[in-house]
Amino acid sequence: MATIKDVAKEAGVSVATVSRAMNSSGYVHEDTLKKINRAIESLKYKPNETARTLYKKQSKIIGLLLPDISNPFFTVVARGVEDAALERGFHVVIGNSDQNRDKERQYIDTFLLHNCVGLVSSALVWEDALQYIQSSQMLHVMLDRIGETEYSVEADHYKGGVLQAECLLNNGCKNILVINGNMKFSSFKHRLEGAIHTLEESGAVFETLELNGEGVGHALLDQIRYKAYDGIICYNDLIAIQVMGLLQHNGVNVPGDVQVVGYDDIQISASYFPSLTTVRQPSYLLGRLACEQLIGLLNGKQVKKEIKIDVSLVERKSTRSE
Amino acid sequence: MATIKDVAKEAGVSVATVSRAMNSSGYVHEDTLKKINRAIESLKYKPNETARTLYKKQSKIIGLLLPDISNPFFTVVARGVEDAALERGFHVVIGNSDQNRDKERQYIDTFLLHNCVGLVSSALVWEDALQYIQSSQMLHVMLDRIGETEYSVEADHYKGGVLQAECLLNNGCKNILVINGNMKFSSFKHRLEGAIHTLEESGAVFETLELNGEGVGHALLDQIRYKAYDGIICYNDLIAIQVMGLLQHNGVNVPGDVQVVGYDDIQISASYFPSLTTVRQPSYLLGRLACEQLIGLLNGKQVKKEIKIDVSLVERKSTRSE
DNA sequence: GTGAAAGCGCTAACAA
DNA sequence: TTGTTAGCGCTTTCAC
Repeated sequence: MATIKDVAKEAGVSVATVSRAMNSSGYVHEDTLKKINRAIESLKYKPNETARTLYKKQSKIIGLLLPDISNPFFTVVARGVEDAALERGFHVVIGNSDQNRDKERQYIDTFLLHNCVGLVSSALVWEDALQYIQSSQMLHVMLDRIGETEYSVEADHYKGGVLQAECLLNNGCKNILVINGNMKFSSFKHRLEGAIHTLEESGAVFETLELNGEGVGHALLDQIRYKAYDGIICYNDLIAIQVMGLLQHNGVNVPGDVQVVGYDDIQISASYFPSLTTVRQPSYLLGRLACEQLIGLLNGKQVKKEIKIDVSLVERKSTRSE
Repeated sequence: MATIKDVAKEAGVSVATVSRAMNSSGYVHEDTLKKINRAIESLKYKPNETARTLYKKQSKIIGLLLPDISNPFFTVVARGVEDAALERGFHVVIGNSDQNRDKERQYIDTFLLHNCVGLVSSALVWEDALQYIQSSQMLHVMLDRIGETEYSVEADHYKGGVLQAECLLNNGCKNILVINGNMKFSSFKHRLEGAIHTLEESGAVFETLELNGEGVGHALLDQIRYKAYDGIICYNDLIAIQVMGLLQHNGVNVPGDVQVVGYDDIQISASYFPSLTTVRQPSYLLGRLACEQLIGLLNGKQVKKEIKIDVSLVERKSTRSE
């Protein structure tokens, strides 16, 4: 690959001038500029990002730390981040923590060592992560989590939980199971709080069950049958679909016997049969906004510290709307 | 962050010695080594990857170019690549081409500019991509595609297609629709060939329909009804699930009226109701092997040029096994 | 307007 | 066994 030296030689100028021309920093005569551009074209020159990064101590890379890339929700978020970044000349490196402290730490280190400009993170599990990140010069935007000191973008999870509960309540459920995720994450915590608060106010009978990402097993089926729940609130669509599958495979009709409501509105939720009633989070937008916030920060723009996004109920066929 | 200079000063040696100690290249006295290690510890020093990369003209980054990260099949492949890379001290940058020439090209350039050591790619759509990559010094392993000149790892798609066809044939289908993907990709092409060959030999009635990733619409439903197909072969599970959903939402029973067979065995296929009969590709392994092949190549090891992986039929409830 | 030169943090000859 | 030094490709003072 051609270097800046080659371009300088080809154009008959010094490397400094080429650099100035490329970055439009400082004066460059129009004619010189033309010569340089011609040289760049003919040599198919592209500046070496590594060298740039070394000097500037700042790459054009944004780190994205996600708990589970195989969850379609995060895939879409990642797309949002990526698109926003690419439009502005940045690149995204995705790190997948699997909700594992060490992996998480390892990725943060990787981002640091590669002089990433910034980090967009979701669902950090490592307790000292925030402190660690703050002690570096890396900018940070959190997705889906409020941090007192951090910039963040998140959906209104409390409202989401309320919507889930109201939906089942309005459709006549009297005995509800709330399956909730890892309470370490404020997103799950808030949706649970929203649901519980609504349920309690209504006087309905309900129970909660914390699932820590281990998936849905037969024990759950037995419990559902034994307790005769007529409605199930799930903390995300992936779980909701697993639950529906489990019920259907065992002769329980959805929504006839049990109504199910999910959270996220991932793509498959609409094509599943019965199609899943769920709370839609604008996942793509979430990613986009987080990335834009980060880049705004980078450019010294005044950006909102906490961005909150609305969620909405999408009623489909896994509940019996009347 | 501390630099090698700080460590050298702290340990009372020169930077060269520190470098030698870290890379275990050249002689370092045991006592010196201890001093250096102590200094590294106390300063929490981590070598700057950018500087290393600039000098070596080779980073520890492996580029992974995928056509669609939101397809769970590729998500799992990516995991395989990532795990294999991380184990060996490499990092993975995922690029998502959306089957778009420009995006693809842009990603290849990005990888090049960041001095990636190698590239694992799947389903390249840009015609000149291969040539472009070969003209760089970047190593390349292809997933899911045979290239005469390239290293590759791929599943036995022809056999997969045969398996799909045999499955429907054995279950009594007489009038089959084969939905196939973009014929530019040898993986789709081979599975189609396998299916067609088997179907032709059997004397069954069948038709093909090429879907170029645009998803499944109502036109398809009309056609299925009009033609009265009793079996549908899909080129991947995502499409199969969409097709099943479309049928079910319109009162067509699967597998009662129409049997459906997919390809990939993504996670959701097992929990869908009815659970999807499909051809299992060992996606995680695929990614892992490709990455290991690449790193082997990098280390100058003798590696197999083309690795072919077996596929198998997973019979579930979207077909009527007798 | 332009060029010479220093330096980003690291590695690898080469001397000592 | 260790240190000195040049240089990876780029950006940025600072002279001219």
